[in-house]
Amino acid sequence: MENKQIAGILSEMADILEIQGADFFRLNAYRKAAINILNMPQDLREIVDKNPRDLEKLPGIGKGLQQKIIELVTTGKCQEHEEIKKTFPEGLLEILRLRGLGPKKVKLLYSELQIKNLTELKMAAEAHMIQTLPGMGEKSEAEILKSISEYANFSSDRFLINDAMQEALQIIEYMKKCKDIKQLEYAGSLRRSQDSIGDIDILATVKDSKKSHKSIMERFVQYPEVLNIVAEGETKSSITLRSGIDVDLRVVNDESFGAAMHYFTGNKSHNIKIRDLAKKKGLKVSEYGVFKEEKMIAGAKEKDIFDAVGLPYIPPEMRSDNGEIEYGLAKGKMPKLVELKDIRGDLHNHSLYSDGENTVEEMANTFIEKGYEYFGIADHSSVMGVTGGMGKNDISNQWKEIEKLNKKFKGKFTILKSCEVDILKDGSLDFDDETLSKLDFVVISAHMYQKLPADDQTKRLIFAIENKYSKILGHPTGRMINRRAEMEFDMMKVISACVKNHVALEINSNPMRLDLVDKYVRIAKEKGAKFVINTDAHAPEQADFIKYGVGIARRGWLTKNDVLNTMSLKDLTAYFKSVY
DNA sequence: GCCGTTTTCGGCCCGACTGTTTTCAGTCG
Repeated sequence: MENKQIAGILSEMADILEIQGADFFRLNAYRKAAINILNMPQDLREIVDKNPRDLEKLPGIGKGLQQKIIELVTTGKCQEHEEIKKTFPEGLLEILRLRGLGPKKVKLLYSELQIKNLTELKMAAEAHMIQTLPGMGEKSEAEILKSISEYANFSSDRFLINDAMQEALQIIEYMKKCKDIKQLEYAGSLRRSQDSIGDIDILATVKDSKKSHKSIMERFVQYPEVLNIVAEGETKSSITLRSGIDVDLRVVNDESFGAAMHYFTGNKSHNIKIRDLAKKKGLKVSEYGVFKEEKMIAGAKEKDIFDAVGLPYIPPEMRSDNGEIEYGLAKGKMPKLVELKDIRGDLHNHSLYSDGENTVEEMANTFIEKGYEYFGIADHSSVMGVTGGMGKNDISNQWKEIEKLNKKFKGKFTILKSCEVDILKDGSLDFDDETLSKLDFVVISAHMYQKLPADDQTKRLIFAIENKYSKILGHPTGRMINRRAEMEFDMMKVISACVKNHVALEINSNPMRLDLVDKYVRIAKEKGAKFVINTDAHAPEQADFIKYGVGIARRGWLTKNDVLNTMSLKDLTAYFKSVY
């Protein structure tokens, strides 16, 4: 059983326990453990195989959960889970996912009206049975029907970061026209540059703290793209846009900007830990500021919050309660993370020679405009028939074109010759050594046979990594957000092979990929891996996706030195030569 | 259920909005 499934069972147990009215802190422990398991790069199966006692060293996992995890890994089941499931209609879990319905109400619906699933809930609401319940009225009933239709209309997919970013920037542009606003920024998972986005969080501060926030909220809920107003208050409102994404707006006074920004950026576990630290110092941290007794002592800047609890400033991308707080407390400063401005070239891009939409020259001009020193053309190799992969003739024609263009650029800009060579089923590469030897560097990618058994997949990838021409492992897990799961293989072994054979791991900046996944970036760095942040651009506008790749790199704690394409052209080519 | 430089027992972040209520419970982030 994989981490994902184990986390799923633990969080399902938390849901069931919650409806059954179990102690909140107990079920919260299940939830925290589930989140930690989902975010950890190591495979629980391996830990259990090696030394089950190591489980207790993991955050949020003690003796009780250790036993359950061992049981799940070895038998695929957990006795307690099976038992509580038996006495519990499964449909209730789906009802729990509806907006506005929590454990208490679900329990009430079940015990009073014997409602066990969505269909029964809908029928009861339509028959006006809900309003007969204590604490429920006409509005609650209407809300339930609305939630059910929302639930049916929007799939559970998360939003791609570029889609969410576009929505956020548009609404910010719209809100800027409100004269009462002083500062306006997006926060939340978008600011943390997470690989997918659940909702958009926007923070505004008011120019005049004595005036009401009403004008701001009024403008917000009148945004033309609003499908539904979920909540509208003095300081906080939520809307659903036509695209299905929720947007929360929070308004505070300007002196609370930093505290509110910190609170609204999250993530939740990070915030809780910060507040806990403050408490131990006799302080209170909220979205309004840092308080000593009743007196506000700081909060205008985000840094104030970290100062108050004795931490260095932690960049948003690191805030996930994955050790960043402990690191900050121990070291007194955070690593200097790689930045967008450090990127000097992009090494994996396509042109008309395969499935790109533009000529090599058009792509080169795109990157010149971005101020880069170089870019690599890495069109698909021949086996990728569907993408119009290149044959040997195509690639030699491309080389001639590149050489001509490089002459034209007179050293001010350089196109590097590469190829995204497919890894064949047995791990060999889709071009012969003679062709590969003429390239500046080789990107290897697995586009086919993604469903091989994990052991075979691991062997296949490692065999390809060991090829002396391989320099970059493209989109290593092959996942596509909302569309295709990661390939199954032993990531730790593949990372080790990359380190040993000087193959850099690609962080593919395409919002649909964002692969390598951040948790693996972090562990690969610890193991000494090198990285390349590429856009895999198939058209000029995609070159700007690089910022999302940089975001993932930062989430993986990478510094400039970890990323090959922060090097100058001279250093980069010297590096590639040195590792042949 | 987990966790520990005031704790192995007694804590476990903090505040906003809604609807159904006349002061608050439930839900959410």
